[in-house]
Amino acid sequence: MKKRKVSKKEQERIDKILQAFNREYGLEYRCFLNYETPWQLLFATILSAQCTDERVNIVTKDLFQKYKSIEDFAQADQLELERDIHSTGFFKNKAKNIIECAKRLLYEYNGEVPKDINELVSLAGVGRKTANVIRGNIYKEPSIVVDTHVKRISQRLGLTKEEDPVKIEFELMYKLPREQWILYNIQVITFGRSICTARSPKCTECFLREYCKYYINHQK
DNA sequence: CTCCCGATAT
DNA sequence: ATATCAGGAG
Repeated sequence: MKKRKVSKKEQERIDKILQAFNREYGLEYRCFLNYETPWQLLFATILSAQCTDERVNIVTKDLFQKYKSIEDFAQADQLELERDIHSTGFFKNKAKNIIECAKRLLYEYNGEVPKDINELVSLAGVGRKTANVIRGNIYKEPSIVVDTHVKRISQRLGLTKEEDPVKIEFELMYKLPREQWILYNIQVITFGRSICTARSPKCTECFLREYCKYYINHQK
């Protein structure tokens, strides 16, 4: 990312956007994936790659009834686990990763989900997005989760021009106040599912249109 | 860069 | 038919 300082005018625009998000969606933290324990959130998040959280929640409801512990996943038959998570897509990779991940949690982390970003990312099937979901939800560590919604909407709003999710993550950390990081993520996903959708965003009914670069550039 | 991949909306 | 979904790895 560019180290250039954010102009005062741009900083005011960003503040307006954040205020509008807070006004519209409130300050409440919530998780889009259902879970009871940290390791359940970890596996649910691995399953959520390129899959709706609604679908993941349907699958994990039965999955966590059947596999009640990390040990159950570590000892799981891979083909059977593939069938159990089939509808989330990428089921071969995900089943393999979850089993390998479960083993490492047991053998290297004493059955605990690590907090450190580098340790999290070293786990099978865990990238920065999954790692930051864990850090934000389990450890309340300020973190920005760059998923498909955060990427698309940050670009449309004009908060970044980058394509690389890691660059976007660092640019947003630089531009947004630390106490808003987790909230921004929650609000943007809510926003992205209802108004600022990937296909044909509902700009005419959008509460951010006066601050949005995308809206301005798509006005005739 | 490519591959992994089913379910749903458009 | 095609785009999209709380991406990650080789």
